[in-house]
This record gives sequence, C-alpha cells and structure tokens, in this order.
Amino acid sequence: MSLARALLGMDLVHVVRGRARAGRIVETEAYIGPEDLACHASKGRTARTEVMFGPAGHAYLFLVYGLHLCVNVVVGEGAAVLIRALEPGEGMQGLRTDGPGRLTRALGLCLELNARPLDRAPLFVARGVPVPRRHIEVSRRIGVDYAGEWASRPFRFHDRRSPFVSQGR
DNA sequence: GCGGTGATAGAT
DNA sequence: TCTATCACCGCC
Repeated sequence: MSLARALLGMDLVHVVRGRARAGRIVETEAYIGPEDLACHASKGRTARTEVMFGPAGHAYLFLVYGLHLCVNVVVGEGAAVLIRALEPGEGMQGLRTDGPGRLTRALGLCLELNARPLDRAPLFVARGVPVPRRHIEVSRRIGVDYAGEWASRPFRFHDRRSPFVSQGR
C-alpha cells in the first residue's frame, strides 16, 4: 500500500543488449495478500504465486489473456504492486506505455525475468522524484470485478498530473 | 463491441 | 487429460 504510493515517480529500467529502456512510474495498484480476492495470492502458495511470498523487491511477472505480460514489485507475504503505466523515458520514445500490457512490451520484458531482484540489471527500479501526496489520486482497481467487494477497495494510485495514465475501467 | 492467445488451477 | 478463467489490447 505504502509501496504503491512510493513507487510513483520512480523509474523502471530494463537493460537489453547494453541499451537502457526506462520510464517513470505514474500508475500502480496494490494487491495486498492472500485475503485479497483480486490478488493471485488468494489462490494460496502455488508454483505461480510462490514468488509473491518470497523476498520483497523481486519481480512478479505473469502472462494474462495469452498475450500480455504484467509486472509487479513483490512486497512479500503474498502482496505485490502492479505497475500500470509509465511516462516514456530513455529508449522509449514513440512507444505507448499507458497500460500494464503496453509498458511490458515497450520495455521488452519477458517471462524469464520473473522472480528476479529489482535492484540491479537487467531490470530494476531507480530512484526518481517521489510524487507528493496531494498529487496522488486514489481509485478502485481496474479489471478485477470478479473479486466482489475487493474490487471496489481504493487500491489504485496515479499521478494526476500525468497524461500517461491508463484509460482502463 | 468482440475476440485472440496461452499459462494456470481445479475438475475429471 | 480437459476446461474455465484471466490484474489486456487492438481493431470493428
């Protein structure tokens, strides 16, 4: 929860063949643990969700709808923060980064990056300028209507100054 | 609005 | 083995 706010303004960087691709995080969602029915960890500890129960600061990547990768920062105890939108930075000009599937494609991520630490290359979060609380807008999470009351919890965060926030509903 | 696509989890 | 489901996106 606090991490979902703290990640706003930080840079997500992927180094591919010596070239960095980077973007500033402007939209996140918190998935708070096994009790959260929208969180994959609500299935318990499985081969897929195990990484969310591991060390904080590692990556949780998964494929959704057979086409799109999503990237999360692991919090631990079954919790993680989904990165939903970036402002294109180094090596990302002209690419769309507004949306969890678009940004993983723009960064060139792949499933093999799952469970890797996010404090070193090839994929890492770099210090940026934190978004002040007054600029953070809070809303319900996108695309989790199946999760009952959990779908309406205020777990989505975005920088209201950014034009690169996703348009999902 | 609708369908593609494949990993996952649970059922059979 | 089989089947339903899915933290999305591009095009109609």
